Amino acid sequence: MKKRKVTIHDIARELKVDSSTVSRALSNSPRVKPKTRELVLKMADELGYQPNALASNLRKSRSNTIGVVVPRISRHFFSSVIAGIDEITYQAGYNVLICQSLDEFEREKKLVKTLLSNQVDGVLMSVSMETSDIGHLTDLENNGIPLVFFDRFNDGLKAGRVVIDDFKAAYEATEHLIENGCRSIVHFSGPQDVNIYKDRFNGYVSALQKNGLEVKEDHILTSRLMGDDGVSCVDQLMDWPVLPDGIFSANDTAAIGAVKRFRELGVEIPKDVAIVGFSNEPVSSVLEPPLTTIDQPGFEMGKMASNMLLEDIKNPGKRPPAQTITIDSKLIVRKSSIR
Amino acid sequence: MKKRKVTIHDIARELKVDSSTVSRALSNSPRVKPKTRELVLKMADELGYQPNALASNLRKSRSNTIGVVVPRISRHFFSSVIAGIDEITYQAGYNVLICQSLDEFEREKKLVKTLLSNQVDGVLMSVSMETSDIGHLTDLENNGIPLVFFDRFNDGLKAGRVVIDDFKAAYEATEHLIENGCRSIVHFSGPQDVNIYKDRFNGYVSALQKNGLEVKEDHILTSRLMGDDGVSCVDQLMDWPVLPDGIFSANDTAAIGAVKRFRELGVEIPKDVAIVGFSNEPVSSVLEPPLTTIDQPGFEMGKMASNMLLEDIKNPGKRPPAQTITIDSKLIVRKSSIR
DNA sequence: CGGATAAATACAATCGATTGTATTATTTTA
DNA sequence: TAAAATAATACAATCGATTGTATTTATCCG
Repeated sequence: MKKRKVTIHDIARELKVDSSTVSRALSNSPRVKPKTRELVLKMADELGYQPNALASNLRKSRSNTIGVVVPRISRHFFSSVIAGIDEITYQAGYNVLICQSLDEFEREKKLVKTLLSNQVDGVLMSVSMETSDIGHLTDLENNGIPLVFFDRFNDGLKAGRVVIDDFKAAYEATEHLIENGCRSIVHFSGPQDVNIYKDRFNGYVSALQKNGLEVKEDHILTSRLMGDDGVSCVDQLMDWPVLPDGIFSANDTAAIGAVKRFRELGVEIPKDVAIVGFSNEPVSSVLEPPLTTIDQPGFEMGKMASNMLLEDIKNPGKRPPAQTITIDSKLIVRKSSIR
Repeated sequence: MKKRKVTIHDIARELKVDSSTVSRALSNSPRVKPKTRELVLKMADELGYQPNALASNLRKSRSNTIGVVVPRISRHFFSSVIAGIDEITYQAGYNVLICQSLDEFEREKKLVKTLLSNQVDGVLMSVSMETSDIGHLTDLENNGIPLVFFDRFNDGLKAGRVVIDDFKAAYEATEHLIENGCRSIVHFSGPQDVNIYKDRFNGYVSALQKNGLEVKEDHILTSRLMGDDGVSCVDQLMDWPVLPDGIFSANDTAAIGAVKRFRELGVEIPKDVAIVGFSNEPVSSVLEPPLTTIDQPGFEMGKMASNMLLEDIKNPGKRPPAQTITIDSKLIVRKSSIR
């Protein structure tokens, strides 16, 4: 049942030609005459030949593979980015090695090592929440492997970036709450090592200041922004003598957790507390009440990041001074914040 | 900036030993003395050596990589399966090549070819909606590459399977509608080539029959079950002289589309029409009204399928008569079906 | 028809690591 | 201390495809 693998040598032997001729025939080189090519193709088919990409890649010292590192595959935003990446890279004939860091630094480090070892032609990545040291990333650079960040990046590296303007988006979100009468606005924030959370934080602060509102230390609740974090943040708030009247959460996941918790506790949204999230996860639109949030076009971002990376791969070495593409995001106003 | 890649030969030259010794030192072979190993390790570190997995894999003729084919990465069920797969395979030291067929047969065929060519050690897959011919899958078999299906499989192949009991789940879902007073139950069905949709259909039929209800041809609406399909199915129903009083959809996506559409049209759920979906996508729990559905434990399925595959990889050839693992699924009753 | 050019193919090295076998160095033991 | 046994290392083939160079074969033209 399991025949030994068929190689170009088998085809060559069968046809009494050299394996180099077979190789060239298979790759449509003009150096073999059409008739020979035909014979080779036929024989290849007959023997059930499957090219061995490993051998080919080794020789050509490229893997035709792109590494993708995301915090979590099952987060909708990331899986849409991956879909976008797939769209582009598939057409370009690349394979995609997908890894998740689970937002753990050690894991991310190991993953990058593996990608390097697998000779990926380029890497697309959104850094983990714990990433502050970037030795593993300069490793990529040193080996001449192009890197493009999407969404979460790390300063200190001159790699390409595809992002949204987190500051602006956060500013708008916060201002939207203010316009809706909120005066005591809490911010659910994430690790400040991660650019996006710092930017969102800054946008929040800036919006308050521009509108003459005080920025209060205790109104910033920092966590990893999982659903449970949203819940426990709400529980914290319930201990306050007076509830805040608005919440700007740095992601939807925590915001959704919060909404559910508030609902359980009988707090009315948006009447008692108005809430705005970030990312426009699919759940947010069907939540009751529907969640106001920032739309982050994951699919688009994935496509653009891939295009940028492929460009970098095509022009090795002479990479232009690290581009940053900023994609438009927009505030999606839904009921959770209107009053 | 970009130094040539460091190989074991560089280390060997530096240390004036043979590359074979270096290789053995790096892989902890007892054939090199501890002191030499130490020297090698130190030198490897100094030179910034990165093993070339391509070369190693070629020589060992295995890739340490597992191929995963799903219809759509961004579908939550599948991304959770992938997360489960990742959990197991990561620990076992495997890489994962993830591909999406987009439910297109041609694409699936090409993907499998690529996986073969990349010498993957095994394949995990959920077949596309269009897959009825299975030549590409027997190719895998012929090359001795283990295959394990999850969720959607194809009879006609003696590969492992990790599934839920779709018949039983559908039976329960339908019976649940009947218990809630539905007498005219429509079924949103998918392509009948795909086992799961056939089974769900059969479960629906069986439940009707066991309960003395007539199975009506025109109550079966077959589509690809995307959100839009749910919408257009509803539009079809609106032309009926009398609306049905229950809908059992073979997936959540279509059910959710239907709920939204009904809401737009002012049809009350569950009062006018009770609805049950399938899969327990995250959106279903926050939908208004929350959707009754079948919970399909994707993460678990991913883990089990991986374990089964790794087992197959470990015992090449002597694969036991294709196992089928059936995971428990359960009906999650929510408001969309209670009356 | 014979030499020149072009076309087609063969030869051989290579990518980087692995591994069976041969050789050298070290230790044991009689 | 010399022979035997063992440890440590070196040699060389190999995985399968690619590619620069050399060689053979076919074509052209005066």
